[in-house]
Amino acid sequence: MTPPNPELRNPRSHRAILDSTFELAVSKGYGKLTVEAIATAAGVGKQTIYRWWPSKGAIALDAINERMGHLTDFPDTGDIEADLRSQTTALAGLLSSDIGIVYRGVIAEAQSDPHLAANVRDAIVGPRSKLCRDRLERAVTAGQLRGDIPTRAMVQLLYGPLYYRFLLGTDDVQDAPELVGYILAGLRTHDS
Amino acid sequence: MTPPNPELRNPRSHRAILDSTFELAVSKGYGKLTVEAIATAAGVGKQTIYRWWPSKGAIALDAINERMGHLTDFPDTGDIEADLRSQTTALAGLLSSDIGIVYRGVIAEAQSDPHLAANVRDAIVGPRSKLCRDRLERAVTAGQLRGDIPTRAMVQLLYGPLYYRFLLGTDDVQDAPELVGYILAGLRTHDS
Amino acid sequence: MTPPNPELRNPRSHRAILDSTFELAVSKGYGKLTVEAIATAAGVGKQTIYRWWPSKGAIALDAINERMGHLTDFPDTGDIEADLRSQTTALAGLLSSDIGIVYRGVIAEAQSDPHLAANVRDAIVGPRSKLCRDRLERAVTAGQLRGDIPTRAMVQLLYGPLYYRFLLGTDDVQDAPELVGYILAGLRTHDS
Amino acid sequence: MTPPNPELRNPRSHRAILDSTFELAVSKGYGKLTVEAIATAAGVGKQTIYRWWPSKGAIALDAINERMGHLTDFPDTGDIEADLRSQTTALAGLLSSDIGIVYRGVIAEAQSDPHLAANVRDAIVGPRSKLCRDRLERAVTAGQLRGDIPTRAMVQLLYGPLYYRFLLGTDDVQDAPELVGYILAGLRTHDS
DNA sequence: TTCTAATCGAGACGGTACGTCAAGTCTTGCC
DNA sequence: GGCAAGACTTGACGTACCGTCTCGATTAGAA
Repeated sequence: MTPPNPELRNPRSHRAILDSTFELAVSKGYGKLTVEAIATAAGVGKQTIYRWWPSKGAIALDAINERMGHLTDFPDTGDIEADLRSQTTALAGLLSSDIGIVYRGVIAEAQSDPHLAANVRDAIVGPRSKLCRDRLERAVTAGQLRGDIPTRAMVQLLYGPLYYRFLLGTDDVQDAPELVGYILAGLRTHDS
Repeated sequence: MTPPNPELRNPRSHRAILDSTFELAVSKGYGKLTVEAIATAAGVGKQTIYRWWPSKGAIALDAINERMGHLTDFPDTGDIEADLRSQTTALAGLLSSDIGIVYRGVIAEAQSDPHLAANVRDAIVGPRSKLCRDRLERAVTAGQLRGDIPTRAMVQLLYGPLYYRFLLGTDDVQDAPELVGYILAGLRTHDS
Repeated sequence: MTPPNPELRNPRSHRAILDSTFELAVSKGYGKLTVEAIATAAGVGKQTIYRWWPSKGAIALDAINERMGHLTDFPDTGDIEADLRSQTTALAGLLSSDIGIVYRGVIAEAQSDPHLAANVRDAIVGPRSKLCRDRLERAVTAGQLRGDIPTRAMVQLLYGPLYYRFLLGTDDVQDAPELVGYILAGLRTHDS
Repeated sequence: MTPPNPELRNPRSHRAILDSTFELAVSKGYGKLTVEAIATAAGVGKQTIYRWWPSKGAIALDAINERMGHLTDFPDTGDIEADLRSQTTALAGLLSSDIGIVYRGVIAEAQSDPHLAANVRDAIVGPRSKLCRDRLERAVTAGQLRGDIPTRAMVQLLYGPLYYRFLLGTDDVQDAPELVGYILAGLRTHDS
């Protein structure tokens, strides 16, 4: 009936659930992750999980989100290519780590769970995308990048190939930063 | 013990299974697709399904593969941008159709099923990728595109943003062809 | 640890619990009665219930006990058959009423709860049995009934068929008083 | 949808379920009997239980029914009192045995499950009642018992006190046969 | 033409996990 | 300290599917 009161939430259980979820997803594989196993591993009742999350994907999303780290500003050394390259390298490293294993599962589950998909966009993709666009915006203002391409599109040109490799497994994600140069070639102003 | 003999296979059952799978995946959603429901809908015993496919993802893969149509050659009008744009438009249309609904589910399942992932690459992604690379190769030879970028990478630059939109749902896939021009800008030779 | 102090008990909560229990048991059926529902309906915390009663059967027992009415003396008109018949009719009416619905549930629960069973005997069956035996005793003294049969047994001969119908549902409990005459035939002295 | 086909039933599982149910009910107590425990003990899936029985009460009923033994004819030595006494003794023994423990639980559950109650009457109470009435009928015909009392009522006079002791626990069921004489006193013809 | 062998529809089976319900305990803050 | 409120662990519920396993009943060459 009434939604639970977040202030009365037990922080220990909360922590244990997120931690157990992450560890189990990594060790057993996301596909074999079950709410029951999470509850057992966290020493928690299943109801406590269902009280706060609608699906295991939602838990996993929370678990990886807090592990993806602080959204400090994008690096801004003035050199847009170097900045994008270092950022892309960081993201590629993330996707290749344990976090990537779980993230992959979350994205998979989101394919048939529109609500989860929206949460992924809001919590993970959106904010990081925003930071990237901000940096790109500055490069446009500085006359380094073309002003006639929406930064929204630029972000997709940059990250698209990364996710392509990540989700289709055609190539090693870690090598994706190599592609940055090719993309930038099309985004630069002629005199930069 | 012994693998089944394909010659003794009942073609009617085969057809019914693929058709029912596709229809159910579209109507109920891939996530709610079950082998049991396929068997019932196809008027087929469950064993008959398990005799020929290892998982529902494998069935769905077969079902969409035959619906994706003939792999004729890439269009080659001599105008590389027009060719890529028309090809990308075709792919975007595909991903936005019923086939896309099922394909999305197959990719999701492939995230935790390496065997299925390999099949997706071999049956769907690879062949289409190959055709694209062939066309790109010709454009390179014709001096329209830079020769110092592997066509393998070019394909990812082109299709990456498409799959990004398809799987993350940030933007309408149908609008993806707009991005082709931006990518090509970086791939062209200076004098083209 | 320490048992609660009955003097500090909130009479309003006490009343609300007993009333809600009875009403819920009647309306939803004893089998679907839950402590949680009682607490909610009574506007009371669950702990308040558990502080004063060990099980829902115990609450229900209290609830029906106070509704079964004052244990005034058995009627004693001098006509033992008429007295037993009127008494039996009263009991049959009780068992056929809402009270019977709850009583049935309490007896059921008592089958696997010896403590509750003892309470049922002490609070409900015993006292009424005692009154009946007192009346029978007077009839024995008056020479109307045989003196060689324990009144304890007589009570069971009289009430047994009633409970038989009540708990096994073979016949309408309301018709049970008809049986009194048959039983008495065997209990009378020859010259009565 | 469609009810399962009894011919395809696995007899080994059937047996194991009934046996495990009986043993668990006796060892743990009927109140602590769970479908899950039965399934585990019988080495059977829960679904297999739910496929064939609607509730644990129904399983337990089957289990005790087959253990209550052959419904051979009532003894008929010509001496109605001896016959009833021996029969009552047998029933009292039954109720005092392990079977009684389970039967008690079934009757309890039947109090809030009309369908089960009907099954108890049909499978247990009814047939035994019928045999008793047949014997009583013969005694009536032989002029030993009064013809103006329905045998249906006689049965309740005889068994009522037994069930009263059994379900209310006021006295030892084993001593119930003592009561037969008192009841018969009222049922006999004057010249018998 | 009968025999033999494999596939087929059907569906029961032992399991695993689901998401829900309620039990009884514990904690917090008000009266 | 009792109380209302409600989150907690525990454990069972009844359901849905999984993938395996009999069953007869076709069906198809091989004898």
